[in-house]
Amino acid sequence: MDKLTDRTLDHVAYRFKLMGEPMRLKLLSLLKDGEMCVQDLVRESGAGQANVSKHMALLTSNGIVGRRKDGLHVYYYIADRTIFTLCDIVCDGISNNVETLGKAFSK
Amino acid sequence: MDKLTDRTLDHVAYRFKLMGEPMRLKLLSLLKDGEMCVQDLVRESGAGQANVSKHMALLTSNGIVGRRKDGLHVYYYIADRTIFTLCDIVCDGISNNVETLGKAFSK
DNA sequence: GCACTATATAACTATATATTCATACATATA
DNA sequence: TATATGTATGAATATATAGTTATATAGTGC
Repeated sequence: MDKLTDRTLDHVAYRFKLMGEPMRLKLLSLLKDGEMCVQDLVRESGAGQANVSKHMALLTSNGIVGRRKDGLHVYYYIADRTIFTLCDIVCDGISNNVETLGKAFSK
Repeated sequence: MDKLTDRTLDHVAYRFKLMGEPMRLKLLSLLKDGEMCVQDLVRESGAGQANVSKHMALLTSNGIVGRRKDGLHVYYYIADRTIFTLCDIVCDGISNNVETLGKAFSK
């Protein structure tokens, strides 16, 4: 991350923004183990059908997921698995934070 | 990222959201090589003073940056450098995307 | 004390967007 | 063709928040 232009910063920020909505992150995590169709995602996520469709459209247009049509169903799948690397790093960070806080409290 | 609870997803999403604003990302990148005080950040970022203060307050309360007072000045510094790892991963992804697009167009 | 500087904050505005509802579109089947 | 199902989309609403302005707070030096 050296000498980033504002334009690049915008791109990076936008990618983070895409990951920064709990429902989108939930949908992505549901797809981690394999593709799912919209109604599956609706059932598992608790979101409305229209909402799921919109989130998936956004994720698709940004190359994070891919889509495959099969008859009436549309199956979505993770197209960019680096998102899970990002999540892992953040999760580790949060765990460390919790540990640090724990130690602070037990002083 | 296995069996994440909604609560954990919320935390992770919130962290991404914090990184998902271009101005915040710019402020963080300015701090990469060392601490800076608010007026330095104002000058280098082009943001207003109040806006910088608010962004830094948010980043501080979430453990991403730390602050040190010295007289009238408040110096901010990166407290969690994993954010740069995240940025690097996203940047690489974007570069790959650009390359992929380039190849697609040159077909 | 007063004036000056640096930072923080409160109130406000403007904007972006997540969600929902209704409906359109696409596809399968009788 | 008619009907039902799965998905996408437009319109409308509600909410969150980035940015600004004005002001408050805190520290410095006279």
